Order: sequence, then C-alpha cells, then structure tokens
Amino acid sequence: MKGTGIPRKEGTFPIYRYLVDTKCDAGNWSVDAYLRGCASRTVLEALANKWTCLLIDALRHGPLRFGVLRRKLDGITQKSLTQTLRVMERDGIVIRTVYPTIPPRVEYELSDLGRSVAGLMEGVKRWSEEHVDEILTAREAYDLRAQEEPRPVPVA
Amino acid sequence: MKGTGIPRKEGTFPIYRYLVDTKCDAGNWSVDAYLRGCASRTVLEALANKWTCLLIDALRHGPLRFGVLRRKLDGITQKSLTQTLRVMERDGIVIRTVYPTIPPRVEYELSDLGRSVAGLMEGVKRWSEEHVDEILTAREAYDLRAQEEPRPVPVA
DNA sequence: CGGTATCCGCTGCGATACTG
DNA sequence: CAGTATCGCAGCGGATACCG
Repeated sequence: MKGTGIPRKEGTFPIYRYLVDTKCDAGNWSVDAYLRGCASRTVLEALANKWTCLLIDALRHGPLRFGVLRRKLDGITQKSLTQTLRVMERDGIVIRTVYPTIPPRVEYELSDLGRSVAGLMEGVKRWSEEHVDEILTAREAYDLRAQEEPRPVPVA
Repeated sequence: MKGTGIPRKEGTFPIYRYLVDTKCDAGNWSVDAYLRGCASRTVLEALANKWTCLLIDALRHGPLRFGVLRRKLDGITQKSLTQTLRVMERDGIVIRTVYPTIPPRVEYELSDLGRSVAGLMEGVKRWSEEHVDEILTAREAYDLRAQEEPRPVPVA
C-alpha cells in the first residue's frame, strides 16, 4: 500500500507525519504557510484524481452497490474501481458495507467527511459546465498556433 | 501531444468533440446528464492533478517567473513544471509571456478562466486545512484494522 | 534563465482469468 | 456479485546533459 513505510529524505522536517516528504526551507516559508501547503498536498494526493472526484459525485445522493457504480462511471475497469474505492475507504471518504447475502451485496456510501467534500465537487461540476467550451476553444486555438508559428523561445 | 488525433472507440456517440471518448448508454443516461458527465470529465482531465492545482494556487496573486514557481512548488522537477504549465497554457488557464531580455525572463499568470477556477482551489485549500487530520486519522485506523482482522469478504 | 532532448526505471492501468 | 491474482505494456516522472 501507499501510506506504509514513509521514506524520509535528507533535509526534511519531521514535525508532523505528513510533512516528512517535503523539504523545509525556513527562509522562504513561514511555519504556517508550510503547514498550509502540506495540508493541501496531502489532500490533493487523496482527491486530485479523476475517478475519485467522479465517485464522490456519484455517491452524493446515497449508497450505491459496486456494480451500479461501475456502470455509472462508464469506462472505469473493475480493478481501478476497486482500487479507488479502497483508497477512499482508507482515507475515510467512503464507508463500505458488506451484506452477507447470496449473491453478495456490497454498498458504498459517503462518510460525513465525504459528504463535506461533496460540496466542493458540486462546485467543480458547475464550473465544468460553465467553462468546458472555453477550455476546448483554447485548445483548438493553441493547436492551430502551434502548427503555424514556431513557439516563442526565450532568446534575446 | 495529448489532445491531437482523437481515437474513436466503437459504440461512441460523436455529437460533440469532447464526447467521443465515452460510450453512450441511451437507456440509463439522458442526453443532459450525458453532457454534464462529459463536461466534468473533460475538466477533471485538465484540473484533477496535484501540480496543476498547486500552480493555480501559487499564481493566484499575480504573475510569477518560472524559477520562482519551481521553488514555490518545492519538489517538482523542471520537466514536470514545464509540462504542466504547457498543458495549462493550452487549456487557456495560464498565459505565458516571454520578455526578450538577457537572461531571458518568462512569466506565467492566470488568465480570466484561470482566475475563475482559483476560487474553487481556495475552497479545496480551506477544506484541506480543516480536514487533513481526519484523513490521516482514518488512515491510521484503517491500517491498524488491516493488520489485525482480515478484511471482510463478500461471502455468505 | 528557461528551457529542450534523451534515457530509463517504475508503476498505473487495462486485459484476462479465476473464486467465495 | 464483488471481488483477487497475474501478466504485460505505455507512459509518467526523475536524472542528466546540453542549448539559445
């Protein structure tokens, strides 16, 4: 697994467990800014993932079974879905419930923590709908430019 | 580059350019839900990345030079920084300005689009600060459980 | 300073097969 | 149904060298 056995690099600043991965440059960073930056990093490692975001959104209205999730997130493989859900469970975002029936039934639902982040996802979703077109337009324009003019290089 | 040459899978639904990658299951999805899901996916491909998020946050207060960004995002390699910035430029999130001086000076700043998403990042950051501890606690608890009891398997 | 070019190890992920 | 196990490859990210 990912979180076990934390290798500590030289020059790191092991005040908190989740800081050990980042070098401390006391000159440029206040301890406060340092903590803030690291909190963000930790969380981003957990959330900044396409499937994770889509899962949080998918589970927003209540528990869903594994198979339903797989169909809702069309395109995800069983392996990726299992993995992603496992990590989210470990991070306390989702709760996994096994019903000992035949055939087996496993439900996933957002925890309180998960629900508290679902709001952010809602924001991302709204922003997406409002701005996808701008992104796509920008891409086309960029690709067009790239074809014609050579890219401006930092030369005198 | 990533966006050029879009391979179209069988059974896809090429109404819009950004939909070609996803299968259409007209039974379960309304066209509206379909568009919404795809908008999110497109945007998540662009934003759901640790460095991208951190860069948007780093640039929130104005333009910064390449070297400054590299130091701010301590831990990123030059290659990754260049790559990430290039993708963000292509997506219209950041603007790259080359000043033909010696030594060369290249500044990156958020576009209007980029600034409009910076608000979301602010939210993520705030959430991070409030909830990192819960995530870390959940992880420790999970790892402890995993050591002791075997994982509940879906069996009758 | 701000890149590009190249090599390269690792692993993330898909595909496939099997199971309680 | 909801997984686990295994293989195999592409691609990402790091390290290094070089350039305008």
